[in-house]
Amino acid sequence: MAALQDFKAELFKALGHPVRLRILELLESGEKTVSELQAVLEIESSSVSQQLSLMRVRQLVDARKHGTNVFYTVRDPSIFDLLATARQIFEHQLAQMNSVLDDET
Amino acid sequence: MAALQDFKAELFKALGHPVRLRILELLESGEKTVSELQAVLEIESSSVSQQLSLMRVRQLVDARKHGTNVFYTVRDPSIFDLLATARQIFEHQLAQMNSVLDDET
DNA sequence: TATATATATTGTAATATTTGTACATACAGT
DNA sequence: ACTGTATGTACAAATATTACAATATATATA
Repeated sequence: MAALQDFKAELFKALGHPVRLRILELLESGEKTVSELQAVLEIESSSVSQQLSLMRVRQLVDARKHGTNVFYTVRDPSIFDLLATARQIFEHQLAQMNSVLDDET
Repeated sequence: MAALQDFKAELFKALGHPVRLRILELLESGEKTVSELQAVLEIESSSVSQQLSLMRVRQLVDARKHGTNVFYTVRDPSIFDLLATARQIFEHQLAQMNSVLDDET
């Protein structure tokens, strides 16, 4: 089904940005406000808002407003599985590069 | 570590395209030549080559040349875990949309 | 050698994404 | 109502990606 393909492509595209990845990882330990995120990321707060906005549209995160703050959470924890698997793939590549180097004695 | 972040971002970016996703899924059942892929995908063979080239650079696939054919394989099967998890997230969203609709009796 | 087939590369126009800046809105405290 | 803080949106310039067409390379075979 093409809808699934396109969904996946949009999902991975949404993950394909270092700042958005950082945000998602920060949200792994629980909900955060924009300011909290901004403090760690050290980029313009409007940029943080922009990335969050994109992730809201793609349904990666939920926003909860309380007073003047907005708390963000990751909507589907399976997202963290993706991040964990990506890390594994990174480690596989490192391991493989090392073994290639070892062979070149 | 920023290297890991950037790796992940590049990985997800590489996955963020419907044609590349289709190719990876076709490769799940074993190695394929460019022509075989092209026949299924029904796009210009040069476009298939381009996408494969990108995935070669990002180390997602390996190429094996035999005669005039080039056989492609997925380098790290964990890639398929990513695809499977993405499908799960899709299904979660569908399920959630349906339950929202059901509530609106 | 000439030709056909498979694959790769390059140029390029159309399109999409990213980033910064400026502005807008919402709410809390005074 | 006024001010400050938190967040969001709009726009434009810079950059990146895509998709197609044209060209190039490599290999097999006549």
